[in-house]
Amino acid sequence: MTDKADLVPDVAEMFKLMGDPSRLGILVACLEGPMSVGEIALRQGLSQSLVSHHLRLLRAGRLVRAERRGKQVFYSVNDHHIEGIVVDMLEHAAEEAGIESGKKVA
Amino acid sequence: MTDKADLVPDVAEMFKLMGDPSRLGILVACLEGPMSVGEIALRQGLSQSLVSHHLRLLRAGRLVRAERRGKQVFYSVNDHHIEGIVVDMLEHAAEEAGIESGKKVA
DNA sequence: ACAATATATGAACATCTATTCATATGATAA
DNA sequence: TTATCATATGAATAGATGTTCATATATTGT
Repeated sequence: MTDKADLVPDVAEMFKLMGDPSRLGILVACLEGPMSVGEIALRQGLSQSLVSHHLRLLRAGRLVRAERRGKQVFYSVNDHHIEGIVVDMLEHAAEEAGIESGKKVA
Repeated sequence: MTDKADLVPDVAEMFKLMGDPSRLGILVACLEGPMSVGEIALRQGLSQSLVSHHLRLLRAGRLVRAERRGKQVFYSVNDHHIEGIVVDMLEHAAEEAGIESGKKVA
């Protein structure tokens, strides 16, 4: 069994990848299923170049996977584990946003 | 119900906080229960100043909470949700490390 | 009061990183 | 082949960020 401390650098790198708003937006977009680079760029309001750069980093970190269909390349979240973590964090933020504005939580 | 996209900036900021190895190490240390600044610095092999700087950021991001006991200040992870996310990611990394080295996973 | 301990803070700096622009590569159609 | 569309890549740069050093603040003990 590996010690938690040994995993910290790797985990930090994954969190860092999710720690940029543009990149996280791209990742969240990929939650809905395979999406082309162009559509991601359009939906997120980012340049094609920037999206491609970010996708390269996300791919290198194994957070997304690429799949070619003709001219287009479709990206999707690589792992259910990652999906869960992103979704959990979104829920957490939703709760905090609710608390912040004084709403009640079930 | 709030849209996912609206939460992305806030979530990204939290992930960014966890995205630095020193800071994540501090956070993981705080998983074991309230720990003083000095002990964190000692265990993580970081300067007291650096730990304090990072704790300030973590506190600002509501990821940890501070509690004074005499001269010392003890920090602990602020939220069970956050705890779960960190633990999940550690497990994910542990699995990936296993796969990387060719081990079998139950 | 003073000394000692624990933590926090401010400034300075070197390094990293997100973004833009231009261009290259790959794939399909004619 | 050439032309067009979709994506990737390289260089350049402005701004962010982690770290160190020095110093300030807070708490306790004498």
